[in-house]
Amino acid sequence: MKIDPDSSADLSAQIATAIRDEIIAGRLIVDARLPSEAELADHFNVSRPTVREALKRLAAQSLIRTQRGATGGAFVNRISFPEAYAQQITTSTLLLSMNDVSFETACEARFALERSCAALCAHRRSADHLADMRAEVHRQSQPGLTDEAFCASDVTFHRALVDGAGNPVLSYQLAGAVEAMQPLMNMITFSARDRARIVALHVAIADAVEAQDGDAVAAGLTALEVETQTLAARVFAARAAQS
Amino acid sequence: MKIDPDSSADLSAQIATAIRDEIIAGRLIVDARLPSEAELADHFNVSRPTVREALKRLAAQSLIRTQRGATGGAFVNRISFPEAYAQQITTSTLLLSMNDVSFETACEARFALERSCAALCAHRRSADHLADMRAEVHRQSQPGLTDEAFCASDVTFHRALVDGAGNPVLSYQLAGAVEAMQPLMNMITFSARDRARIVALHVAIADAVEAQDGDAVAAGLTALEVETQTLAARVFAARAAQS
DNA sequence: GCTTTTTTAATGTCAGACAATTACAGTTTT
DNA sequence: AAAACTGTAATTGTCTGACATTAAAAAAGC
Repeated sequence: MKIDPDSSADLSAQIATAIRDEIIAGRLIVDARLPSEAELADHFNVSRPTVREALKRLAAQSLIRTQRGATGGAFVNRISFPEAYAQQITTSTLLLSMNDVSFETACEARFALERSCAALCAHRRSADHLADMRAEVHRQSQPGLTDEAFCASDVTFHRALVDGAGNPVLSYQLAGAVEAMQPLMNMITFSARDRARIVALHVAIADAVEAQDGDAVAAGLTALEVETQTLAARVFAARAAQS
Repeated sequence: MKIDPDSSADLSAQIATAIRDEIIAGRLIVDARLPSEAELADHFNVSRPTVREALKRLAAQSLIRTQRGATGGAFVNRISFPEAYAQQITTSTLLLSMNDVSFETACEARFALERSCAALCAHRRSADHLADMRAEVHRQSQPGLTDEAFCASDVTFHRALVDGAGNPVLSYQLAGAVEAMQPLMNMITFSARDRARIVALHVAIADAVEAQDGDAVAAGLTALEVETQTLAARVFAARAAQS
């Protein structure tokens, strides 16, 4: 590993970067044990708290895990899909909320990405995925549902569609796009008529998935995108007029 | 902010989670200053090093930035697109390399996602994006190019296509998918004939983008996917036969 | 009024210590 | 002999206290 001169950056950041590079380059493989904190401190010529701060940075990215005890230490972590999902969702959500990305832009990206699953999902969907979709559609038809619960169900419906493509990499990449839309969708109030239209489109999509008709799934998603964009534009225009 | 009982988890992890939740919930807005380390330590009833470890975790996710000096402290950071890109790429790359995701699966996801940009890119592409694509195609035709440089140029070509869609959210989501493929692609050796075929497909895609024909762009990407999968299958089969 | 110096508040780093945890080896008991 | 128990050593987790470094603001000097 490389050394750290007295540059302007934090020592802990430099050390974290050095170790991360070792992992990315494959010189530290999964489940390999890093030297103990004391040894790292000695190697980098820093104190143990500084090393610990560096290790915490890596732990925050799920790059390492630590274990106490005699044979404990810091180990290179195999990033699991659920961990990667969570990070992806956090980053995506904050990215959207902090950079005043327009609803229009986020919605366009989300549906464009989701359409990329249409053909695969239509082809591969299992009975389970289809059942999940139907269940969510049914939930969305319940009258007493809050807007928030409606949006949450919407997300679950779309996640089922994405997972139906049977490609974990695709599911991972889309997790952020689908979930990060939820806070934006929550800003919208849905009238009963709005909900009915959305549910009808969901039914059409589910039917197309069941019929394994990829083009129809894509068409259904496009129709849903248009509906969502129109609805959002109307809500935002009304809100702008009020103020 | 909530307190931390003596549960099994690390105190620094609990504190980091508590602060992150405040940020995600919007109770700590961008550029807001967190209490000083001493105040946080007092508030959570822990020592300053423990607080610092928590803050380093958040800094590793670009959620906060720190500044020294009299008016310094930790501030909620506006996650920029470049920062989000970098995190996304790191996570995606490690996720693929550590979970023995098959080339086939990764490739399928990558092209499916990229096709979602086809229509938008064809519609909106600027002269700059087109020029970037042409330049990369030209570079790929150079004879003396190493396989690694060829792959890097390939990535740049596809990034230009994605960016041509003019949707930053889409670019962000696809950064991981496109870049994470590079290590996998680097495992392949390209013969002159392989390169010629790929370049020809790139030319066809660039032509379609120039003609603003979204369907043709999608078709070109599909052809490229088939070509890539076939090529990879051949290389891996040959390698398996050797051993 | 402008420049320079001093103060001050904050993070960055260090040193040393103790607590908590866990695997392993050795010992005792059944 | 096998199983249960105990002690020991190694390692991370946490605390205390201190000093260094930085950068802005206040004070001093011209």
